[in-house]
Amino acid sequence: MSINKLIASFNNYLPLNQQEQEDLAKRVTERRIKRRQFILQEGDLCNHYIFVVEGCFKLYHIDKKGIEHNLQFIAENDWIMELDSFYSEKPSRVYIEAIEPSLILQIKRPDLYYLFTNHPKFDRNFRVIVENRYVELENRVLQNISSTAEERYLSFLDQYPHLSLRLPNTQIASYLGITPEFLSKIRKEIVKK
Amino acid sequence: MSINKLIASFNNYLPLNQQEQEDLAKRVTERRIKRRQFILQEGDLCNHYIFVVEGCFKLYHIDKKGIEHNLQFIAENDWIMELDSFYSEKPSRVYIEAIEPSLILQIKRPDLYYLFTNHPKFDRNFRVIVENRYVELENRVLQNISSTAEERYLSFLDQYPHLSLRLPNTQIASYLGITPEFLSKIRKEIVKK
DNA sequence: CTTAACCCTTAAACTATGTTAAGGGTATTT
DNA sequence: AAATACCCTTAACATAGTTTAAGGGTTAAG
Repeated sequence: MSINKLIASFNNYLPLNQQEQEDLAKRVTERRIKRRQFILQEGDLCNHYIFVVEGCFKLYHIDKKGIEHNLQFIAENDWIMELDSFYSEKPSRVYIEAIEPSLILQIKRPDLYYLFTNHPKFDRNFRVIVENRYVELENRVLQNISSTAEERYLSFLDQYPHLSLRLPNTQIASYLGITPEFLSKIRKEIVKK
Repeated sequence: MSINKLIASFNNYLPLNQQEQEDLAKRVTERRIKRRQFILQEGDLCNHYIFVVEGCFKLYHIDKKGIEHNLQFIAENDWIMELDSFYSEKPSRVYIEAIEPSLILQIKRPDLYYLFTNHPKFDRNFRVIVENRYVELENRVLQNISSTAEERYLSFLDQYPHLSLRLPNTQIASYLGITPEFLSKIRKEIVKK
């Protein structure tokens, strides 16, 4: 069952006891999501913390010119949320969309607050989840800052070999911050070598 | 006294009770830092969470070409740390350097862990600190992704009016991800309008 | 089975930003 | 007070990445 996958994932941090597991299970809802279905749109409030049981999502922003920028891909065993919207309860500036048929578990804001208040271990565990997410984002910024598009592409292939097969190049280009045409040029260069 | 500034800053989150305040005060060390002094260098381990009482720091990365990239400026009432190094206990890839004479309070890793374990409220408060930091970083990424250098400069001036006066343009350019020469060109364009 | 939607590549012209080099101005340091 | 280090600007030239446009291939939808 999918809840077991969630409980297992907490073992990476502080494992949950019986009581905590039950309280968590009671507050989690399972949902099937179709390809291209949104679980958050710009302007909406992010009301859930979401755990991906299977499938894959992209989190992206659309700029004034209408160009999509992929900020993150989120696949199995990882968490999705838009923190700014979730905690400040203000409209999201990003979209979260399934790029494959997916299965998720979601926790509503008041339910998460219930868990925080009644089991401090969740404060701890969600602190660690956010810390990890922060480190990932910081690494991405460091990467972008100090590499060319080609280097970023190569290290994307290296770091996410599974994703690079599952995603079209347009999506990868958007993640790398370049146009698909330029990615094409880069790929040609790489083959030459 | 500077510890009061720290305690006051927790009132933005969950206020501390008497016992928590005392336990915190016992585990905090005050340090004066000179201009240009490092509190963290690449390759070192980040062993402290640091609260800035007064002054200002820059957190930056040096790339293969030897170019400095400012990731953050941190001023009064804010926290500095290199999360990846602090929690994973691996060498830092960034430098943290005072750009003004400063006064800080630092907490050692084991002391922070003591506070986490004995007062769950610290788990909560530091969860919120990291969440805020994450949101800031995400905003920066969104900005960088969808604006020109000129737009980024204008919104930097807007968002950090105090910093823009305290910092030389070379530092601002490094934060914006452009060369000082190009910033110069931008400033000229802006004056023209 | 056919059409439409999407995806990938190429190439030429273009633009934002970087590089190099030089001159003059202000702070720090000696 | 002189010397050094740092900072800001300008301008000519270089380059990484974008834009536009076009052709062909593949997948999804009617």
